[in-house]
Amino acid sequence: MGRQSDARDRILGAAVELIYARSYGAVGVQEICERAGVKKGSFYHFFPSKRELTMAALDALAERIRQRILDPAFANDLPPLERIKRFFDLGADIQGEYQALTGHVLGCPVGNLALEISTQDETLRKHLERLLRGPEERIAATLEEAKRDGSAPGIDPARAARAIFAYMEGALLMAKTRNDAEVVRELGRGAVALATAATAEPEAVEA
Amino acid sequence: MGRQSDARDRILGAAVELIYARSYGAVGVQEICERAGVKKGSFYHFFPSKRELTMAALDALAERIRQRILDPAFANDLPPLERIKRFFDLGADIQGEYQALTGHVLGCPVGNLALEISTQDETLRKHLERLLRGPEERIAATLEEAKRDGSAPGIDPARAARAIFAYMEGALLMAKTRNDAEVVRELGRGAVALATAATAEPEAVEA
DNA sequence: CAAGTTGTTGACCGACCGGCCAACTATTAC
DNA sequence: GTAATAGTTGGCCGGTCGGTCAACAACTTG
Repeated sequence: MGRQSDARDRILGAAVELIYARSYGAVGVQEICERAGVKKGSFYHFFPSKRELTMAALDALAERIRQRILDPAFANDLPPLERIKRFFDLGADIQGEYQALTGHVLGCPVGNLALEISTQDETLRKHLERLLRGPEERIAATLEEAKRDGSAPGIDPARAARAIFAYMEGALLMAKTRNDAEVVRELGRGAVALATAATAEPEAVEA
Repeated sequence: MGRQSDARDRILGAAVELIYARSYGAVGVQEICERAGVKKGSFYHFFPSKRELTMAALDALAERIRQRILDPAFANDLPPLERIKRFFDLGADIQGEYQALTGHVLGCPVGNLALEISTQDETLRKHLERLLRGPEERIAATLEEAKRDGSAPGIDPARAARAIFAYMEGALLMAKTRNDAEVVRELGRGAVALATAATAEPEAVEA
């Protein structure tokens, strides 16, 4: 029907949705094909394996996250530190949408897969690790801006960004487990403090 | 051979190890039986289903976590706030052990399963949610002690405990994805600040 | 001893798993 | 036109999935 590789995109889309909503192990190639309206033989024309499909789906996912969360959250229409808060609020909003649509808070698609397959497939693990660096760098850049403009004086932007992003992933994990998107918003209230206080290169306490 | 339900324990143990090292979906009943030295028919004498087995395994796991991490970390031989730091250091140590043994950082067994099956099985999700409350309450009790002795004056113990534990789960997720246990230790440096600064019931900033 | 209970075994079930392939049909290039 | 290329199809592969069952062994209880 469609003239170009319309089918490939549908397969990718179906994979993203299904794996995100359930898990890697709980979704079969067959089901992906059914949702994409494609026969299984056709699947293997576009992707050599389920693993490769997952890799491609992950990339599509990362792009979607960038557009739907990262770009809006870290736009410079707000002071740097307030963008951090917006990052969590946006996360809560989107998780809330999924909750309303599917009945479940789905959490972070990258984090979900990371916990499921990091020990099983080193190639995928590396891929996941790389994908998780994107948001982290976004946060780091924001914190550098905050350091420059004086709103977060003694901060170590790279370290603080790691802390904030880990905190975000933890918040998403808790929200998914509780099936309550608002957990992300509430926990987000501590995020800025984590950034500014936590990693202000101190020699304060030792041992 | 053994006189009492020796087999049941071996099945449970095998399930804990295998599922923790891989994932729920990636481990079959058959493999669990093989590792336990038991035939599959015997498995279903003790457990009605893989799901029920997982539930029991989870309980065994929670008990092990209490003994190996919670009890040592939150023992009162240290001032309350320093126990929080010890919680993260201990987490890093144990993840390091698994790394050395298996080649992989395995993360939190409860968190792993929570992300994998929260959307697929409501009964298991509730169970997981309940298990995650244990550590949280431990942290909350510690923070209340800190509040009483004046080392964390304006704190909201319950809220701060939620934040710290989410942060811990996030740290374990990052460590597993990076396959580097020391991530937990490094991120732990921010944990106390998250507790004391983040949730000190403020009316400071708004909007 | 006999009866009942608890545990163990191996064979078996239908369904599905990821993946493969030869044949066929479009589309494009010459 | 023809030839090559890209895409599609249905059927098939061996293997594994979670789960069942009847027969049997062992130990406990009278």
